[in-house]
Amino acid sequence: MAVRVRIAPSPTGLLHIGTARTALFNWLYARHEGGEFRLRIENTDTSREVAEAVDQIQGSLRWLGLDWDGPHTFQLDRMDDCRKVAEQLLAEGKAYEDEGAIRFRMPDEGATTWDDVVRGPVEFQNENLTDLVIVRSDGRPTYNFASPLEDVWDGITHVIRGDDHVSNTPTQINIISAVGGEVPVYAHTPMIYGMDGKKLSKRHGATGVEEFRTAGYLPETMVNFLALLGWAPDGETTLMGSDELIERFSLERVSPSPAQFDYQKLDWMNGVYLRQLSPDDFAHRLVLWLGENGYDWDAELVARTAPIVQEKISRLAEYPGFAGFFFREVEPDATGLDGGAPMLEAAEEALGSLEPFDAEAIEAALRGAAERLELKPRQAFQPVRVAITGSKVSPGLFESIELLGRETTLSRLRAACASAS
RNA sequence: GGCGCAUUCGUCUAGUGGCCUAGGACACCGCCCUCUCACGGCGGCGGCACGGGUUCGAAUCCCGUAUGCGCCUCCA
Repeated sequence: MAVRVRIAPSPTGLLHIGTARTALFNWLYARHEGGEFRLRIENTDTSREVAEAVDQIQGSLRWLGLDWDGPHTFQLDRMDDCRKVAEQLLAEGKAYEDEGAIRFRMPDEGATTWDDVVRGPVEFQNENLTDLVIVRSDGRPTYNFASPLEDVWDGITHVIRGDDHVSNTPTQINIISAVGGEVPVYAHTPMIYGMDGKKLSKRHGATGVEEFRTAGYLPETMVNFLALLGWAPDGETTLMGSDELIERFSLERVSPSPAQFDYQKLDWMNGVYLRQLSPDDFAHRLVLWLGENGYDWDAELVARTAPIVQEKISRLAEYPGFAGFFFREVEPDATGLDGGAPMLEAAEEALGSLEPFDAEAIEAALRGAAERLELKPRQAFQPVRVAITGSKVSPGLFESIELLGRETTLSRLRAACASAS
C-alpha cells in the first residue's frame, strides 16, 4: 500500500516550530517513500481568526518548501460524519449516553499494544483506559474521536506525530478497531525543548516559523536544522539540503529521546548557508527580506553592498545594523573617535583628490597616511571606521569607502574631525 | 497520585557485546591569519545518570533507583 501521511495542526496562531518539525518528518518520509503528504486543519469552529491562522500555517509550510498533496481538509467539515459514527456505536452498544454526552466503552481486560516505529513495542493495560467522551453534550465530537476517524477516512498509513500523543494512542486504536478501520503504523517523535529543558516557549526566543523568517533565517537552514533534532543519518554529516534529506531520511533512525533547541547552533548553520549563496542570490534574498520588513532602501545599492557583508553576518536581520550607514546618516560612537583627529585630517586630505577612488587606491592612500603619522594600522583605521560607519564594527573599511563615494566620505570625516577635537 | 516515555561531552548526536584509552558538529578556551567584526586554519577542555547483575568482555543485554518529561479535559 502506498504511504500516506498527514500533518494536522490546529489553527491557533503561528505555526509552532515543534509542529513544523513534525510536518518536516512527515514530509521527508512521504517524499522518501514516494507517498502522499496531506494537510488537515483540526478546527472545531470557523472564524476570521481561524482563516488567518490557516493562511499563516500554509504560508509557513510553503516557505519551508513543504508542499502538501491534494486540497487541505477541515475537521469541522466532518463533524456530521463523526456524529453518525457515534450513533452507530450507540446502536451497537459500543457506546452509551452519559449526561447528554456519548461515551465510548473501552475494553476493561487485556492490553492495547502497538509497535511504534520510533519507540518499539508499547503496551497499555486496558483497565487503565477510561471511557472516552466521543460526543459532547452540545453535540460536538471530541478530538480523540474525530482524529482517528479522519485518519481512517483519509487512508492514512503512518501517523507520525509528537510523543505527547503516546497516551492517546491506545484510546485511538480502540476507536479505529470499533469502527472496523485499519490501524495505521504509529511513529511518535520526541518533543523539542528550550535550552533549559522546559517546553519551548516565548521566553526562549522565537517559537513560530514566521518569527524565524523575520529574524533572517533561511528556509534551507530551518529545514536542515529541524531535521537534525531527533534524527541523524550518521555521526558525521550535519549539512544537508532537502534532496539529500529526502534520500537519507528514515523513521527507524529517529531518536526516542527529546532534543533541546540550540539557537547558537542555528545561527552558525544559517551563517554557513548565507555564505554558501551565490553573491547574486544573497543580494536577492537581502532585498526581499528588507522589503518584507519595512525597509525601502535602494535595491541597487543593497545589491552592491551585499558582497562585503555576506561573510560577516549570520542572519539577514543583522544587515540594517551592520550596513545601515550606507543608507542613512551616522552618529559616530564618540569613544571610537578619541584622539583620532590627526588621522581623520590626514584621511580627508589623502582621499580628497584620490584617483581612481577604488578600494585598492583608498587602502594605499590610508596606509600611507598612517605611516606618516607613525600609527599602527589598527590604531589609525579605527577612528576612520567610526567616522565613516558610525561603529567600531563594520564591513571592510576600504570597500565601504569606495561604495559610499567620495562626497559622503569626506563630509563624514569632516564632521567627525570637528567633534573629535 | 495513576499510567506511560526518556536518560552518551553544556547542546545536537554516532555507537545495537570486543573496531571505544567513546567519534563528529555547535558552544567555550588558546594560538595563527587580520583594518574592526566575521570567515578560515591549528590545538584544547569536556560525556556513557547511579547501583546491582549476565558475560572471558557492556555505552551497548536484564533488574532496581534517581531525575526529567508527557498524558490522565465534555482541550487539541
